[in-house]
Amino acid sequence: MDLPHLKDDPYLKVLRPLVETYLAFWRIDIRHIKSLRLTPSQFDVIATLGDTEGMTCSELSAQTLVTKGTLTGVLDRLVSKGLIRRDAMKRDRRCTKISLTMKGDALFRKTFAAHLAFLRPFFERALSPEEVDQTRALLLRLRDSFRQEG
Amino acid sequence: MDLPHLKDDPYLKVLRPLVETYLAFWRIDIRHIKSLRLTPSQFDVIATLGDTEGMTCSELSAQTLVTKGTLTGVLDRLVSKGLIRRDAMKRDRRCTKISLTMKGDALFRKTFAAHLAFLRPFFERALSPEEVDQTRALLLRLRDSFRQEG
DNA sequence: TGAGGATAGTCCGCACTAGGACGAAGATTC
DNA sequence: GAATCTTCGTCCTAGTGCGGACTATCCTCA
Repeated sequence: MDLPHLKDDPYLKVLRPLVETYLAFWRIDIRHIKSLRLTPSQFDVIATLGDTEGMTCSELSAQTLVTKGTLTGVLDRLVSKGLIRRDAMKRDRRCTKISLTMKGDALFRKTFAAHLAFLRPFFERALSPEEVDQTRALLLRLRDSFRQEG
Repeated sequence: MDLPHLKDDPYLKVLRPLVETYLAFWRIDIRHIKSLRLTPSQFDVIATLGDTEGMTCSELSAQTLVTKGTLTGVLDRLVSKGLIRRDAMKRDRRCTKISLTMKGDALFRKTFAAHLAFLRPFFERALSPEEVDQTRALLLRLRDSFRQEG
């Protein structure tokens, strides 16, 4: 993606693998999510709301990578599927409390563990426990570098 | 994204760093692309067409992660910006040859090296050359695991 | 050569994306 | 208490994204 011909550069040659690995994961992940008749954003919202008392739109937006503008529409569709509800909050009438309905909670319980179990073997067969720690540490260093202002 | 609370699992705990690292990179990357007044898909197409004689829609689609359905619209906008051209092919009248215009080629030359130079320091300051090789190898193992059917 | 199958690119519907504009409603400051 | 600032959620636009339907064209094989 946007980054061809980097094989030669001693530093940039890690970029393609990063992008390709993420995308390979993504393709596996999305296939499983689709089988639940959800979109990735919808799954993200359900997973984030699971095991909570509910939260406001801004909290959801902060925790899910779905920006507030997009969230409105995503929530609309989840409401119409009967998976979440919007309730007014007493203390602050600007806010709306989003929470799972019974049906949404049932979906969460049924699918979340299954989703993790589905993903696990892909990691298990690729890396030893030590290599997992190693990979994790290296990725976090890279992540922090990208998070720090250039 | 879609994968909370994995800290405990010895294998899955590499997933969050992978997603977070990719997203941190993405945010940096997209900021630079936007300064060129292009979208990521548009940049992807320009970068892929650079230094080639042009290619068909399907070749472009295969090399850029932009699916054919989306590509039509992306190409329309690049044509209206004067950066690419569509020409009929003689041998196969179903195909269209997409190539950079003079203006598109000038943009490619001006910005592509700059884009790589912009990204380089983020890697350079995070990892030593040895660690780059290590990270690359680990990521590729993971990628291949995800690419192999489950 | 003529029928069936494969491929190329376009178009469609639905969903998502970022970011900005907006009105309503708290919070702050004097 | 009133002007101002900030925050909350919604709406808007332009651009993606996917997959399926569609037409035109080419290929294959009997």
